[in-house]
Amino acid sequence: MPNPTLRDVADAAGVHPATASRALNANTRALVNAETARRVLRVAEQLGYRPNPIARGLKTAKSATIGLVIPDLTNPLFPPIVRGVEDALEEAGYTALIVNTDGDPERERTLVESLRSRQVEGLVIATALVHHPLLEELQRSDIPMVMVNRRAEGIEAPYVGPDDAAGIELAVRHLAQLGHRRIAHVAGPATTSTGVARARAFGGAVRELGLDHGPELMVTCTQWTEGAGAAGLRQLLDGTEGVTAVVAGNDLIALGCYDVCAERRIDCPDELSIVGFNDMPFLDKLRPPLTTVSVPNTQIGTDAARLLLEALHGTDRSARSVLLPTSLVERGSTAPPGGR
Amino acid sequence: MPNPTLRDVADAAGVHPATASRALNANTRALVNAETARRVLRVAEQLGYRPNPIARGLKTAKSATIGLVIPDLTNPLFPPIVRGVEDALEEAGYTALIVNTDGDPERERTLVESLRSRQVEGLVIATALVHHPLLEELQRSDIPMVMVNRRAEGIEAPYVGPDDAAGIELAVRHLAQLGHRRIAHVAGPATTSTGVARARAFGGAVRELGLDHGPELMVTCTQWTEGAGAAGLRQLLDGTEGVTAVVAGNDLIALGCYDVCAERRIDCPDELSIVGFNDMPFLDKLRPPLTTVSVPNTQIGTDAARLLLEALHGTDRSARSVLLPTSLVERGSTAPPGGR
DNA sequence: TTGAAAGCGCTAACAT
DNA sequence: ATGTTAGCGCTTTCAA
Repeated sequence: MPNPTLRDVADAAGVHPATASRALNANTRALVNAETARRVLRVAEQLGYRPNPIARGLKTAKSATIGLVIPDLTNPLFPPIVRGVEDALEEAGYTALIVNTDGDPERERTLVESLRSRQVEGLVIATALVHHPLLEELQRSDIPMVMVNRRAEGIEAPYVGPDDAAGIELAVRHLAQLGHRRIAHVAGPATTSTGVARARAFGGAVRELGLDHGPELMVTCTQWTEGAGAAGLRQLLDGTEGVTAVVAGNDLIALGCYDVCAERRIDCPDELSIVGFNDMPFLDKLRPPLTTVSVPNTQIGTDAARLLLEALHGTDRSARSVLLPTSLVERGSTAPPGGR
Repeated sequence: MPNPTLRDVADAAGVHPATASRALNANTRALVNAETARRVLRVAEQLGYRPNPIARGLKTAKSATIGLVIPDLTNPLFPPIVRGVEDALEEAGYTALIVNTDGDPERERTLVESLRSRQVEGLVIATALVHHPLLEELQRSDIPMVMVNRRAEGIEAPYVGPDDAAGIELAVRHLAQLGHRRIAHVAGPATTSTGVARARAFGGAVRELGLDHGPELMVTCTQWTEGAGAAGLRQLLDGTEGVTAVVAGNDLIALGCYDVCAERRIDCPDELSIVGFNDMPFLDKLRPPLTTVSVPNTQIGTDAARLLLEALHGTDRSARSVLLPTSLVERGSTAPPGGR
């Protein structure tokens, strides 16, 4: 017998399929004679029976899957989040269907469509933009969702991400303590909540600490990429003088800043200190090792998945959103200004 | 109407569900009056009908999903492979269920079990070990599978991976050309086919080129990790003299070698040249930028997925295995011996 | 060309 | 405590 069905088990145990179903299902097992239950379980074991979740799903209108929508799995920021989501789902017997949007709204729409047709019960969204029509539609359609890493405006869904403001403040304080007075920010795109939040936090921090500030000390990148980061820093350095440190919107942007240092023969950290954000892998192997703000990415994933599962099961006891604590990892890319 | 069913469409179009089904399905559409078909399609469109693959799967015993078994998604080697798999599957309307085994055979068994219960039609395996009992069982159970990146002995399933031998030869030749005569190999685990294949290719290449060779010039790491790579190189350097270059089993092991250089104040590349394997992201930002063998990982994924789909659809016209070409990326971690 | 009927494997009322 | 019945949404014989 290739794949024994519930019927096969029931027949072999000499009971009705419904009884077998009850015996096999942990939360209905009480309804059936303990002796019978044992027998069914034993037979199932012997036959190597495994329930077919597809059939169950058809009946119960539950698929035990959720959709995980990320921009690009090859961006090192996301695998840990995916791991976290998967780990939390696994405990609950759920599975994630992962899709890559490549940041393309069209593609995102199609992929979410296909997820929904696969009857996912909920969505974990890592692609949120500040203004996000698709998410608004999804909200109206009442599918449970949770946003990770970034959020969209006007969406009620819970959000799990780093405490951007606290992280940036950590970075700025660190630089200020080293003696920097003229610190710039190479910000992520204003279309993303993290870009906006970090830029705002930066502005607040430099002002509060009485450091130099002004629009010439901030540029906004068009993307969260190395290339965009490099372009951003070039533009910034061309527009002002005396900058001794830069807080990058994230590690990828920081990497772009490294490229600019190389091409302009600026010594990092002696002439320019650089701080990243996210602490993606292998940053300690860079030249110089990158000082960055560490974010508990795996935990972002697990928390998001748990929040979603709670929403699915109606135990809506959870906070709307979770901001996870960040910490500063001091490495070699920051030093007192002028290499003193 | 929350989710219109086939019945809803049929009713609205004034036909029997069976007819609607035929009209909606591209390969049975010919069976139905062109006019009727058009009408059904239009109504379906209007209602926003999307077929329920779960129900379809129950009937056809096909889930349009495959399982993708990888050791750990946070290892940068795998995301590109996953991307490749997903991209190829998407075209065919298939979806991948991804699981992380953490290299634990128990866990792998459980996870594959759960994949099978979810009715995956086939498996892409990235966790193969030279001796792999689970794969032998799976082979007996006749589920279609394809191995990527590594292979298992005695398994007939197709394999898609880098041309390890050619890649290693590229690395060794490059070092020989720079003038190195005493080159060592810090190999990956002998439990993996890549570890074995690369080690054997290394031995062959140094002999063929008339370079120093012998057991003291090779160590085998217990894992494909930075830590294991560092341990390996330490052991090697403690056991022999005069080594001026090392070929690492992969980039992670090469990173471990970097650590040893740092702790023993060995200058790379002046005192020791290092070559990696895989060309994972951001290697060009290392200190020094790592010379490595580049592998088309995304293509490994797409090829594997295509092979699997062909197996599923019985178009078994494909070669059993595919070895993808590698190329050498020369960066800063290799130089003539003695820094000349 | 279309409709009728059955059934994929499972669960949930309902009946006993 | 167990069996009966019905049906989730779809496809696929078979018959008309």
